[in-house]
Amino acid sequence: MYKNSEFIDKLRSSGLRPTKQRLKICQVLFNRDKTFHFTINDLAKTCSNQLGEKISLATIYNTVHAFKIKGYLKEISINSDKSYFDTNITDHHHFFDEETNELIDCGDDEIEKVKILKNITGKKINSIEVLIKVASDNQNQN
Amino acid sequence: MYKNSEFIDKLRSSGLRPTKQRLKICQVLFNRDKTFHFTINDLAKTCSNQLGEKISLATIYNTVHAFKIKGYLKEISINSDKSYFDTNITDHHHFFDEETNELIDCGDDEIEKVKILKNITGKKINSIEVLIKVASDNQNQN
DNA sequence: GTGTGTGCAAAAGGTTTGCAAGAAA
DNA sequence: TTTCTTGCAAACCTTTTGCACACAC
Repeated sequence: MYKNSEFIDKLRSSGLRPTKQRLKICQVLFNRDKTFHFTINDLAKTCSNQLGEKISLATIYNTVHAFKIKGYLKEISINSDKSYFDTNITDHHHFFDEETNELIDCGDDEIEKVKILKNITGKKINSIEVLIKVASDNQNQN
Repeated sequence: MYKNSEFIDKLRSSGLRPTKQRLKICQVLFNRDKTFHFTINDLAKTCSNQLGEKISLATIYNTVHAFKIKGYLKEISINSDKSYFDTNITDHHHFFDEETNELIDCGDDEIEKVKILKNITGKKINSIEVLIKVASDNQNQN
C-alpha cells in the first residue's frame, strides 16, 4: 500500500509534475500486489471508474509514454492490434493466451535462460523477449 | 527461380483462384533466394512497381491473410506500429534492429533452443517466439 | 452463368497532434 | 507569471468492410 506522497516524490524526481490525473494513474498502476498487464483502454477505464470522472485519452497516452521512458513500465510486443504494457519491469518473459488475450508473467522457474550463441548483427543487444502463445488443444487456429 | 505454372498449382491446391494479382504477389514473395521480411506497405509498393500498375490494398491484405492461413507466411510480433510478415515459415527467431527497423532471421547457430520448464497455463503451446532487439551502443533509447 | 476476387471508398480501431484553457511552480 | 499539463477535436495510419463490377471456372 503506497501513500500518495510517495507517488508525488516519484513523479517529482522524474521531472513530472504531480497532477491529479498522474496520481490516479500511479495508484491504479503501482498500488497493487501483483504485476498489472494492461492496454491503454484498460487503464483509462479503471482510472475513470475509480476517480468518478473521465481522464482524457490524450493524458493517458501521454503519461504512459512518459512512464515508459522513465522505466516505470515495459511495453510488450504481442501483435499489432494494440499496445500492451507491464508494470513488472524486471527481465522476464510471457505466456499469451490467444483465446482470452490474457498475458501471464513467466518466471525463472518456467523458462530456462535464453542463450545467444552468436550476435550476427554486431550491435548491442537491448532486450531479449520470449512470447509463448498458448490455446486449448482443439482450438481452431488461424 | 519459379515458373508461373508452379504458383498457379500452389494457389489452386489451396483453393485460391490464380488471378493476375495473386500471381504477382507470389512472385514477389516466393521468387527469391533469401527470406523476405515485409510489411503490407512494402509488399504493395514492390508489387505495384514491378507490375506497372497498382494492386489495391484491400487485395494485398486479403491475399496476405489467405497465405497466412494456408501457412505460406508467418506473422511476427514486433510492436503495435504495424504487422510484419516472414516468408520463412520454419521455426526460428529474430533479431530486430531498432534503428533501421530491420528484421533478421536467427538460425540455430545463433540461439540455443528455448526450454520451457513448466507450462503454468495448462494449455497447449502453439508457438515460442524470441525477439532480440539490438541497436548501437550509444543509442538514445526511449 | 455461378461463384469468387478485385478495387474503390468509407468506416473502424488505435494512436498522435495542435491548440486553448487550466493548474503547478 | 512562466512553464507544464490537460482535454478536446481533428488528423493520421493501419486495417477492415460493403458493394458493384470483373474475372475464373
